[in-house]
Amino acid sequence: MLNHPQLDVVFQALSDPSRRMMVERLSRGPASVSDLAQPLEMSLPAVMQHLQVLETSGLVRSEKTGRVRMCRIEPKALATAEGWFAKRRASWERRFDRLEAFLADEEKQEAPRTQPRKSGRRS
Amino acid sequence: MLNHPQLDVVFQALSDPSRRMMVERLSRGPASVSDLAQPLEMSLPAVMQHLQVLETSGLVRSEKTGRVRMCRIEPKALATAEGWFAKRRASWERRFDRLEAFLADEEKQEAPRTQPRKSGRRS
DNA sequence: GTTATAGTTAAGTAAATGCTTAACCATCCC
DNA sequence: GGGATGGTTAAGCATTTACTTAACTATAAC
Repeated sequence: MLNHPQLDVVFQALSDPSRRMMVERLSRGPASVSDLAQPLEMSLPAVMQHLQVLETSGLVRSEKTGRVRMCRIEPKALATAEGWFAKRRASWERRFDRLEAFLADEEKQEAPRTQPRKSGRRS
Repeated sequence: MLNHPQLDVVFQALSDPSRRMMVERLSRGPASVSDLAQPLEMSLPAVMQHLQVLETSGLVRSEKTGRVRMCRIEPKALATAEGWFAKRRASWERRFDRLEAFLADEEKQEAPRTQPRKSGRRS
C-alpha cells in the first residue's frame, strides 16, 4: 500500500525548477515544445529531455500533429502526489490531537482536586 | 514570486523512497536515528546522509541529547510543498471552468436558431 | 524545389547522488 | 576502567542527472 514507486519519479521530476516551470505553464493550458522552451535558457534538446522526464513520470502527456507536439498536464498524477502530503498531514494532525487530548486530560488531573478520575485514568 | 528554490530540495528529498519512509515514520511522531534506520536495509552512515538531506530541505529537524539524536518533522515545510500542488490545481480548475463556460455558451449559440452571432456581442 | 520551422537523435561530459567500508568519538552501564 | 550502544566522519565508487554540440528528419510556406 505504502511506498508507491510512482512517487519516486514524480517527485524527482518536480525537483527541477525548469520542469516545475513547464508544469506551471501546462496547468494554465496545453503548449507546444517551443512554447515550453521559450522562457527557459537552454537548448531545445535539453527541454526535450525534461519533457521526457515529465512524460515518464506521468505528469505530462504529449501528442504530435504535423510538426508540432502539443503537451498537456495529467491532473491525476498531480493529485496522486498531492495525496501523499494529505496523508502525512492527516497522520501528523491525528498525533497532534491525541497530544492535545492528553494535555487537556493532564490539566483536569491537576487543577480541580475533586474527582480526578478519567477514562482509563492512571490512579 | 514563483520558482521557490526551497521546492527544489524538498521535492529532491522526497524523491527517494527511503527518505519518504523516514518522513512517513516521523509524521507519526518523533524518532531516533536508529529508529529511522531500523526498517531500512542499509548502513547507518547511509541513513545519516538521508537525514542530512531531509534536514537541509527543512522537512526534518533534529536535536541531540546524550548520545541519541531525536528527529521530528517540520510540518510547515510539508505544507509549503503541498501548497505548490494546490496552486497548480487551482490554475487547472480555473482553466477548466472557463472551458466549461465557453462550451455552455457555444451550446446557447447553436441550439436556438435565433441570433446566430458570435464572440463580438455580450452587449 | 528550396528554405525555414519544429522537433529529434546521438554522443560526450562535469557534477551530483546513493551507497559502501573503515575508523572514530561520546555517552551510558556494569 | 572497559565494554556496549548510538552516532559521526572520511574516503571511495558506480550510477544518474542535466546539460552541451553536431547532425539529422519531417512538415509547412514560399
